[in-house]
Amino acid sequence: MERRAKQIAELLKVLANEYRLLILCELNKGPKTVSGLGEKMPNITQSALSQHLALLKAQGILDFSKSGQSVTYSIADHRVEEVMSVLKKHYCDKEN
Amino acid sequence: MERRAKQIAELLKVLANEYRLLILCELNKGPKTVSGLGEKMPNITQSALSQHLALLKAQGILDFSKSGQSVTYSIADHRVEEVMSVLKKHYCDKEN
DNA sequence: TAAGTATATTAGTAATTACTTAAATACTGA
DNA sequence: TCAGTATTTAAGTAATTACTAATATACTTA
Repeated sequence: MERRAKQIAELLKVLANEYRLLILCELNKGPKTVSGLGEKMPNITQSALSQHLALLKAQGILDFSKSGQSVTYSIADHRVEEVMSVLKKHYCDKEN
Repeated sequence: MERRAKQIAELLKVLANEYRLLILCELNKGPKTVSGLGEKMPNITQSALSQHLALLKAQGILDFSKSGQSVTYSIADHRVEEVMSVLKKHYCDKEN
């Protein structure tokens, strides 16, 4: 960990945002278009959502494909899924 | 996860720093005094280290005890240990 | 081709972070 | 009590983040 601390901190910075966590939660269930994601997150503007997606994509965490006018995002780096799963387990289950 | 996203993002923000990750790594091996931690992290000033410790303590992640002139820190919230362990597994092991 | 829809990008700004430097507090041993 | 050591706290600042508003791009359909 020692030598990787800086790199891992970078990853965690990307995860450390309410909306980016929600995006990953949704995409964990399966790929979704930008507007599909937007429907699940009514509190964020289209522009802000797009900026969060761009960041996750730039970090290699998400992949995307275009089809017609819509863009579908999916999780590319499956390691984050397991990180999410531990977070869920400890901070979301039942009486936490 | 959805309703907890904000809270989890707060936690991840605290973890998302190179030096705080190193502190947690060291304390994972066992409690250490501030100066003991400082020896393991020669690139940070004593003041900065103390501020990182204060943040981790404020979040309930660390506990501490005073004895004489020195302060010994230890991990209080064992959930973060498992988070660290997943990070280690995926981002530190072998050919990652 | 024009108008509408989906998404991305840009520029500007307020809030937050991480640091440095300096000083404060608390303990110890001569 | 004084000097030294360990640690914390406070103030100031530069860098980073997350947003809004506006505009741009790309596609579709009438």
